[in-house]
Amino acid sequence: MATTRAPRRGRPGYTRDQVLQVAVDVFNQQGYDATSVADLAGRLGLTKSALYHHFDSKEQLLELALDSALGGLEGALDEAMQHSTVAEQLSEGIRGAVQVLTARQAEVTLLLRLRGNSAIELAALQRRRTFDQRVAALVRQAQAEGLLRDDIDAGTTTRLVFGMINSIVEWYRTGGSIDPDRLADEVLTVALDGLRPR
Amino acid sequence: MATTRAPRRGRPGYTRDQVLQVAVDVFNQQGYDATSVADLAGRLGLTKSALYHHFDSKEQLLELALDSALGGLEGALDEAMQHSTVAEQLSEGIRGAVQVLTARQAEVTLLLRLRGNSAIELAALQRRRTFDQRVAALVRQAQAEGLLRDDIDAGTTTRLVFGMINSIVEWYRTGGSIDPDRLADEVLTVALDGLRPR
DNA sequence: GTCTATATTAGGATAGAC
DNA sequence: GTCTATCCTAATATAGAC
Repeated sequence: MATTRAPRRGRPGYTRDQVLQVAVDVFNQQGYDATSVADLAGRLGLTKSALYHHFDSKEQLLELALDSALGGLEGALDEAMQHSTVAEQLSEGIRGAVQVLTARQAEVTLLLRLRGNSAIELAALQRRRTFDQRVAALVRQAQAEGLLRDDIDAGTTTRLVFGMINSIVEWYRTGGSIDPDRLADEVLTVALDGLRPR
Repeated sequence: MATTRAPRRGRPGYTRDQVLQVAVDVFNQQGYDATSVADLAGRLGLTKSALYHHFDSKEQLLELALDSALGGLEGALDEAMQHSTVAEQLSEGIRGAVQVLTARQAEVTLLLRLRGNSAIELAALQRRRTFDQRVAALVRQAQAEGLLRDDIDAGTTTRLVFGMINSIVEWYRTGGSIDPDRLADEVLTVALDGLRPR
């Protein structure tokens, strides 16, 4: 919740963070390319020129949001890898990913929908690919230790499980009836034990 | 593979289907909104005007692609529901969805990335929502019959499993090392039995 | 920090020749 | 069925007043 600081005086005004947050929401609702700066200004009740006072370009807004999403995911994985056993690294990694997806939902949504349409988008996709490879390596290790079934390719396994996790951004709603911790448990349950009753 | 008919004579020319196929590919690479008609023309080696000879508008291309994707998914579910037991309906439904996703990958990719940014997109999203509800009802029935665990909400279950299935369009490549039938089996295995070795 | 212009470019779409 | 040329609108971004 913590915005950097309260608006000082004079006109209502917006902080950089507030503007960014609104922009990311609009990007997700309409798509980044389909969103004009006029759309953003309209949503904030400002003019385009006023917005350009806060930011250099529309793309800068995208860049900041993507950095937040990637930083969150990388940080969660870093923390998970500090555990000593592969089993813990795996379950904490999945749990951490679900936490980041729900806590920074808007930013991650933007990341997951990138098409690599500019230098900034390409750089973010490359960074995401590196993250995916770290996770796939972890899954391979878990298979080697007999923690996960190895009759399905590690790459396919990773993609299916992260497909499940990533899809959360499409329907999760903050303040809704689903608690992030509980959701993380359910994801782990489905991924590890499946839907068939034992 | 079957294009409606071979180009007749004269200039090289394109059939409507060929133009559509290329357009959908470009839409997926760059995003629909970020793709200009000039981009499409350039990819085909034509001018914009030549393209408008084949189609009325850029949005018409989108509409045709979305109809193909939705028709495929609905048809697969219709077929699955003809089976007599809920267990068969469920497994055939999942199998059918994977088949459609791999066979009409480009069109489904477009569908899954929609933001509801126009009347056509809104109509497609509504049609997709109806499809989702049919699947959720099937999952609920399977839970009631004890075929699926019921300690996780039917809606959440449906979303997680379809999140896994839908993510296939992001990485599956026709002609790659993965056979669609085998992939469908693996999805069913992960969804029903999970990743933990038994 | 916000406003009213306005410069500049790109995009969707059309007209009419070949 | 494709071309060149062009219209019209909307978009990003800037200049300069308050």
